[in-house]
Formats: sequence, C-alpha cells, structure tokens
Amino acid sequence: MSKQSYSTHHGMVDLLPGEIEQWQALEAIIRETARRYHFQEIRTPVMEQTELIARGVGQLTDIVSKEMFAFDRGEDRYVLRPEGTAPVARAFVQHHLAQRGGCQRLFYIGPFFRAERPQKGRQRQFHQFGAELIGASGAIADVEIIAFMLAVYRQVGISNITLKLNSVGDPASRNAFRKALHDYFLPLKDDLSEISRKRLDTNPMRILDSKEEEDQPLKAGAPKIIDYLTPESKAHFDAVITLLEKMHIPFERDPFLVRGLDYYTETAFELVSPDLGSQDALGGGGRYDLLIEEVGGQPTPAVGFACGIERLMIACEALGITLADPAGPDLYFVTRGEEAAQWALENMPALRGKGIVCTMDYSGRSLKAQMKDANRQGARFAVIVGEQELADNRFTLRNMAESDEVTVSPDELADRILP
RNA sequence: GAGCCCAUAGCUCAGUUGGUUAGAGCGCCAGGUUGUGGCCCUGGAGGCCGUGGGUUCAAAUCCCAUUGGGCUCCCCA
Repeated sequence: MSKQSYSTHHGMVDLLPGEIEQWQALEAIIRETARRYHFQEIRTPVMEQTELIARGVGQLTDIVSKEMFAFDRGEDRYVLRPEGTAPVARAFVQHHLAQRGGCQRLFYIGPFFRAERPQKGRQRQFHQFGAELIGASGAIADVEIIAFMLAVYRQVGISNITLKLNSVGDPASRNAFRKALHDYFLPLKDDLSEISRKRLDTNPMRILDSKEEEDQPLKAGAPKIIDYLTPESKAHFDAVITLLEKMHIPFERDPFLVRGLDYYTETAFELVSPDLGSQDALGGGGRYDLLIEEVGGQPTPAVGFACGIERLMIACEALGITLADPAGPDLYFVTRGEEAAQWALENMPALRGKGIVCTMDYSGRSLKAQMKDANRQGARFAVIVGEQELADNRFTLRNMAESDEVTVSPDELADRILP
C-alpha cells in the first residue's frame, strides 16, 4: 500500500548508462596495458576470511580496526575485502602459484569496501585496479610495477601527476628507525597531537603521516628512515632510484611517506594529483616481502600497487578527458502496426549476426515519435516498415546524419549499413 | 568519532519583509506535419517545498527536532 522508497547505502553509487561507458573504456585501457606488460588478471571473491585481512593488513591499521564490513555466520567470519593485496597473497599461497615457476605477474580490477565517512574521492564501495609481482626481489621488479602503473595514466592522458618515493626498510631497518623515532618524540610527547601521542607506542612511524597542525614542527626535526636503513635496504632503495632515473621516470623523494598498511617493506610509493581535492592520492604501493609468509606461504618477495578508479575518474573530469561516449544503434526499426513490428523482430537477428547493432520501437507510437526516439538514441540509420513496404518488400532506409533516404530490399540492408 | 554547508518538478535552480490555485529553463509526452528526427511554435503531464512538531489568522519562507546528501578533519584508493 504505502510506497516505500529505496536507495543505495551511504557511500555506494549506481553507475548508469551515460557514465558507465567511461568506466568500460578505462577498464579496456587497463586490460590492454596489462596485456602489454604481461600481467594476467586474477579475480578473487569480494569476501574473505576476516582473519586473513586482520593478519595481512595489520590489526592496528585503521582499515582493520574500524573500517571493515564484517559479519559472522556460524563458525565462519566474513569480511568484505578492504584491499586487494592480502587476497592475492592468499590466492598465491592457496593455489601454490609458486609451483608454476618464475614470478607471478597478476593484476586485478574490482570493488573494495571500507566503512568510512564518504567524501569526495572516497566511497564505501570503491574500485581499484592493481598489480602484484610476486617472487621477485630485485629493484627491477619495483620499477616494472611503477612503470606499469604510470603507463595506465599515460594511456588515459593524465600527465600532471607526481610520483612520491620513499623506503620503509626491512624489519631491521624499521626496528632501528622505530626506536630512534620513539626516542625523538618521547621528550616531545606533551606537544604532540592526541592521535600522534597514541601512536608513539603503537606505531611511531605513523606520526610522520600526521597532518595535524601541532605535529608539523615536531616532524621537521624527526629522524629520517633513510638514515636508519640497513646496508641492504639502502642498496635496494638506491638501485630503485638509479633505475627510475635510467627509465626517465620523474619522482620526488618524500622522507615522510609511510604507507598505512603493515605489510609494506622497502620501497614505498604514492601517486598524487593536484586535481583530486582533499583526497589527493591516485594510487600507491610498494614492496611487501613479508606478507606471503605472514599468510602461510614460503618467504616470498613481492611488490605491487593499487589505484583508485573513482579518483582517476575525478582527475579525468577535471582535465576534460572523455574516454568514450555512449554508442547509438546502427539501425532503428520504425514500424507501423503489429505486423510491421513482428517483421522487424524477425529480421533483426540476421542483421545482428552480421554485427549490426539493431533496435526498434516497442510502443507502437507515431512515426514521428519513433523517429524522435531514433534520433535521441543516436541511430545511424532508421528503416521504415509500414504496410506499403511490407506489400512491396521494399523499405525506406534513412541516413539520420545526412537526412537522405533510399529504398532497399531486405537483402540490401546490411550492405547499406556496414561501413 | 568530530566540524561546516545543503534539502522546492526527472535534472539545474528561482521563490521579494511570512500573504490567495508554488514558478522558470532543460528533459519527458502530445499536437502543429492523416507516414519522417534535429530547429521553431503550442499544449500537457509531473511537487504533501525531505520528514515530524512548534509559532502565527496565515509557513516553501521563522523556530526546534529528525532523516538524507555534500564537503572537511582523521586515514586511505
């Protein structure tokens, strides 16, 4: 009786015709770029075991501690995946992909879920594309991953982007650095922001991430991870830098860049854009040499990235980049009467079989209304099917753009329409 | 979790110091053209003015609450 109205959940949106074309075009670019870089697609379920995400991403991260859509069902604990790397690592281990030999080059496109407060460039269901190069420890792998990521943006036509680069070191580096940070910030504890004070003991590296006003002057004098890298980590970072320069890939060193997920080691990078507003990261990634082991596999080095598709779309819009427009049908059947409509229905499949995109009117409206609809839908041709035409087996084919008409037999239709 | 802003037709928005039947543009439907789109003209449909309460003779307009949305902090894609 009463009309209940429904809408999407907060932070989740519908993609409608007119907008979806841009997404499809972008996905095509991603797939084609992946093909050229020889990354193969992997699709994992949108739900994972909660424990996998908690362990893989890290209990203390914001993602795990407060942003997961999770529920229990009997003995099982489900979570809508908040990111893509831990699930891919899980799949790598579960299916013994290491046994396939060499290193695995995987990419993915899909939805992810975080229960955050939505704002520009941040949705609760959002979409990422990303890639993982698993089983390669050298700096070349890091640079390959970065090159792949940047190639997508180059193909799309987004050029005003900045690659920020840092190293978070290996465990030994991080322990030394963490201790140095703790020693540095401890005497300043009372001057730190509340959030940073909490992190002093749990994860002092995250203080460097802080955008709190009062933390900025304190951050300036803080120790830099670069000075605490072990010789091995330092060598790896230097090698990445050398290779990036060799590849003419511009980047900026950012000593404060600390990625928010626990599994990162060594190289960390982020791609930022001035066109996004407050959430300025298009994507980011880095090396995660400990994750595979953390989720139950053999120690396996790996490096990857993830990029936000919604944010890429925002950048496209800001830059006026249109990747695709809605495509109209090749042929629109304008019909008079039931017999004509059935004739159209019977004749469309053969044309479609030849690759011609056909549609028709289903409402039996006036010829004028049908022509208007054909125009609105962007049809290249309209064919008029009435009693006279059916009797003569000759039909009027109208070129909508040229506004000229020819009379054709049904057999001639396809040749007239195909380019 | 905190702050700021917004809510009138499908969309974008007007709506004077509270004052009759709430408007425009675009879109939609139809007619002008008994079988022809775009341009033009005419007409029509479509609103419990987000919801609930209050003030008032009178509320889209003022007050309170509530819901929804947007942006921002935190953090991330």
